[in-house]
Amino acid sequence: MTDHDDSRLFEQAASLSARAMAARPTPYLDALNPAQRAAVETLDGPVLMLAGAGTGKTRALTARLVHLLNMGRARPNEILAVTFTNKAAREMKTRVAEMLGETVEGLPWMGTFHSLCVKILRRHAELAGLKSNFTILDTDDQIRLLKQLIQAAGIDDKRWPARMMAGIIDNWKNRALTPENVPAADAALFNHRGTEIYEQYQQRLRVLNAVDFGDLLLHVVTIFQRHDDVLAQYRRWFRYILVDEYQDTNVAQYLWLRLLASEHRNICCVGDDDQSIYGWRGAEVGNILRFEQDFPGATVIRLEQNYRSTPHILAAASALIAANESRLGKTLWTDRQDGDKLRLIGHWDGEDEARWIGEEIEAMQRGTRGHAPMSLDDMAILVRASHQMRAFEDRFLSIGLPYRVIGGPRFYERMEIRDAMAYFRVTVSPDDDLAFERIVNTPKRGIGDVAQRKIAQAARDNGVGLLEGARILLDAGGLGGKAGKELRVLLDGFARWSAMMRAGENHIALAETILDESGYTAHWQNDKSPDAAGRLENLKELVKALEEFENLQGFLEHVALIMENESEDASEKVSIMTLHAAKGLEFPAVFLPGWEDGLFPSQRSMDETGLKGLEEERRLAYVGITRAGEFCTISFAANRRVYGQWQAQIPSRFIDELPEDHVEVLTPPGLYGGGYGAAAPRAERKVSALEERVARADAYNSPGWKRMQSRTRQRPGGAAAVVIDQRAAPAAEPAHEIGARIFHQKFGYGRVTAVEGDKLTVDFEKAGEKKVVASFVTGEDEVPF
DNA sequence: TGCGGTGAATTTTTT
DNA sequence: ATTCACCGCA
Repeated sequence: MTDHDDSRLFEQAASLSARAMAARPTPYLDALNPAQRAAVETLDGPVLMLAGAGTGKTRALTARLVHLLNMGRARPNEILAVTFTNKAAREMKTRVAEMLGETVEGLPWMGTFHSLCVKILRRHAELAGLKSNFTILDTDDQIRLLKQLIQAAGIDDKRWPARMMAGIIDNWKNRALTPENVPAADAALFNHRGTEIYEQYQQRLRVLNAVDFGDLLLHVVTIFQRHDDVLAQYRRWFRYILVDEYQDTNVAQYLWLRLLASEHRNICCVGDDDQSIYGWRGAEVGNILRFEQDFPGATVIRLEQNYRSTPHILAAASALIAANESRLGKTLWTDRQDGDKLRLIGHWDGEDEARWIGEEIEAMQRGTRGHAPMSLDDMAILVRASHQMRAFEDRFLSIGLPYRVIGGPRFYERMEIRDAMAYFRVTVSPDDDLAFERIVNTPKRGIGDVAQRKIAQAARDNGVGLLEGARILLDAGGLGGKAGKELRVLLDGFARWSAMMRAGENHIALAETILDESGYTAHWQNDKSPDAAGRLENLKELVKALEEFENLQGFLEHVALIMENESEDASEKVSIMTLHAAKGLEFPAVFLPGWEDGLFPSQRSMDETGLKGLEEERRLAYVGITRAGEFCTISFAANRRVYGQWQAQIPSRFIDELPEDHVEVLTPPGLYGGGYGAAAPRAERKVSALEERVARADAYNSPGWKRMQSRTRQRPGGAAAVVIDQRAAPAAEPAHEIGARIFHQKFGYGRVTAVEGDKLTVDFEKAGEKKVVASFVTGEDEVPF
């Protein structure tokens, strides 16, 4: 992963002045449009590149880097290019390397905020009270640590879970707040004891010689703020700074950049305020909105020519995002004339939606309605929440449609991988208490709560780590029986493995030995659960991943920052992913299911951050639509199972915001919950089924409905037929009698099997047998659509 | 100590 | 629905 020899680079950067080099030819400029070209050629001073979706941002960005070098403004190691993900960093490296060819010595500094901070922090660890070989904790370690502190503080960790505290601390760190800087307004958080715990947590980390992700930024910012000499050094080294996805920066990252750039002001930030979708984890759209005030005299360049999407798709996306108030404003345009409108379709429930999309994908693969056959690789389903994926996976598995899920649980976050790594960690650093705790009784070896408490006590009494404490405890005969015997075996194991490591044993063989001798491999071999085989497979992969590193230590250092989603398999597949995961990608055909109020926009988002949340949801919708090149299909369902309960759904308010001229409606409004103008009572959170039904009936008289009705009539024999449900076939019978076919807003159609007063027992076609109140059902002839 | 049953919680996700 | 954590029992 790291291809720089850090210390060499730093030294080089220090000793070199930016002497001008002979200008080189610039053929890459010819391929750029005027705006892109301006963004590439405005090399000095602050530049804000507002790059709309699909406007060739990456091309401009890499060209700019290459141009800086070619014009002799800087040597490669005087340029800093920051990205958010390792993937983005890797891609940029590849592309720049390609453009430069083999003529230039070295590449610019390219990496994520976090990976760059690790490098800086290792050089100046002592200024943060750490040793340079500090470990980086992942979320899991972090939470376990916090849990201990919370319990030690006598706080009920049920009412005040460690996960919540971790979130609060993360939030503070994102805002570059050290414990002493936490504002008074936040003092009440976590039962008025948040700052106290935060303080203790930081102390504990220092003792463990460890940092969490937030610390990487926070420590470096603090060092920069307190040590002018260090800051001055980095300002000299990073003479040109380039930041991708600037709209995603948080306060700490913003401060980091400002500190580095405020002197020479050669900073180019690239981003799109309309694609800021990470507010919930601390990103501040304000950073990009404020750029011109932060850097007076900044050149703002807008990339607005879109090379990806049809005019209809662009128009729909633009109209939607126009409903947001706080934005810088851009007008995407395209040369293209061709293309289909967006399609909008409603379904009965989530399963129907998945079925329809599956059929549609197969049809597009074959080539339909005058369109050429498409590859499954060119199609994607983008969902708001990952639980929506299941319906698609179930359906696609049953019809044998190949798919890949992007995102999902990361390799290094899996239980077995973390366990294995904990063994490695203890072998490499016997003081790693968190790792020791994790595996001391994994696999189960009879070292339970009691034994572990004794170990911890012994460690505390002697002021040593847990492993050493365990040894002292055993030598003193303080732990007998099975636990004592097993612990001895484990300690001997670690002693042996550490010795092997020091003796220079090949680290791959060593890793295998550790996993075997510790009984960890056997643990999964004996496990009969269906995913045991997969876990063993993952362990094998882990060992294989070691090949790329020289030793265990090097491996562990890097893994903390990497999240690879490997094993790309070449065969054609439809992609399924969340909208968040889709940012930066594009597909000729995109399906956007689940556009229902509460799901998308997410109820929680709106509850927690109000209008701000709603605007972020809208940006998410914008990101979704703009992923599409040729075809974009939005859909919603009238009923959806939410946490096992059937719920009637209302079409998303975003659907109303789509410009009708650019949308082809496949479902007549009213059907399955309505299309445009289904003027349902959205303001209220809880609406009774009856009220909803009435409101929906009212929608028949709304202007939106009439408008839609006339539009639908213009398309005789259209695809509307596709979704008209057989179950709607009339069979009028009186409701509320045994045998009557009825309709219930949440559960759908069913037959009454018993009547007790005003309570009916109904055998629903979809939801099975339920007891319902009679006033909530109607005979199906009365169904309002 | 470890298993199995019951109850509560449940976005989005990178580093 | 499904997962996960915790409690009570063997």
